Amino acid sequence: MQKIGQELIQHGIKPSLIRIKVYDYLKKDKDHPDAEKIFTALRKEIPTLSLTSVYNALKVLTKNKLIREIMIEEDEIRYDGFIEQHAHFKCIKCKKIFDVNLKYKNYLKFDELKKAKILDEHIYFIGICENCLNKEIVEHDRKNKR
Amino acid sequence: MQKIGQELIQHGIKPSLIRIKVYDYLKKDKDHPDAEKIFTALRKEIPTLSLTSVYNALKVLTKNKLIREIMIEEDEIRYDGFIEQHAHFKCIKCKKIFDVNLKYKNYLKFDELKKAKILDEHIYFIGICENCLNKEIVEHDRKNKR
DNA sequence: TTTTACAATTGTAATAATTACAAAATTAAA
DNA sequence: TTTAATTTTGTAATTATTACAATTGTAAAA
Ligand SMILES: [Mn+2]
Ligand SMILES: [Mn+2]
Ligand SMILES: [Zn+2]
Ligand SMILES: [Zn+2]
Repeated sequence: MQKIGQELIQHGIKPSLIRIKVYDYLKKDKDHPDAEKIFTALRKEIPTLSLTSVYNALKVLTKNKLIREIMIEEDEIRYDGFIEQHAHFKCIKCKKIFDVNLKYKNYLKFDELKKAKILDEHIYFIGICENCLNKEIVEHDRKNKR
Repeated sequence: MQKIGQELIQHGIKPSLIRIKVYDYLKKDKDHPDAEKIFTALRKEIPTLSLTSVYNALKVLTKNKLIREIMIEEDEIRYDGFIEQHAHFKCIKCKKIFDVNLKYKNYLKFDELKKAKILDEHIYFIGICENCLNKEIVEHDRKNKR
């Protein structure tokens, strides 16, 4: 908690309670939550919290590169408390976003971009996760009477 | 034109005029336009065209994998008439989206995703393109009286 | 040709996540 | 304490996309 405050300061962010709590929450919730989920969770601790404040905190944290916005489907921004380079997989059934380790990071250098300034990089997959695939099989079997 | 109709049929799409025109437009405009841009361009040929029809056509073409949606910034969907695997670079200054060739496609296989069904894959970079970088330098020099 | 059915197109209204903005509260400085 | 600056809140605005019902177009059936 104290540590998180320090981290914010080091990144040039004034460590207000809300900012600390939002960042702390993102470090704990590995599901890449959206603003609403963070808001709902933190409101239990901070009953006066507003959704706008969550958005404000997320914007500041993003701008100062403590967290990352993840845009996969167009109707929502998800947030990631971990900025180390990695990819994502989003399941269209359960909407979960999973981390995917990037083995060969060096292969993501492109001659075509040599003269451009790259600020951000995103790799993601969309599909159906193992768990939801299994559910589909069960459901299919049930319909066909075993 | 006739050819495009055939292509739609092969993908199970009834080749209406609007669908053909939208697809044809996407094959020609390499800037990854949004629905509005397509609409504005095609309205010159088809004065009765509605924006909804453009969206409808884009949805059908996307579902049947003739085109691709590109979501990079959360406030817009851009469309790509080319579905061969490739990456993108979006310039935050001029908003252009450039194609980036993927050299080592085989490195994008992940053990963690072996049991999942992957339907789609996206790689993109965000930054400032060469052209806009040069403009910035010129602007900077001008301010400092060269 | 006329009728009927179906699909495509249109126009308008609804949706909903995010942002804008101004007022209130909090914190820091003088 | 007084003042200024920043953060938080509540509400309203924004805006790209979607929903939906009415209209139009098409193509087969009678
Ligand atoms: Mn992640
Ligand atoms: Mn492309
Ligand atoms: Zn799933
Ligand atoms: Zn540019």
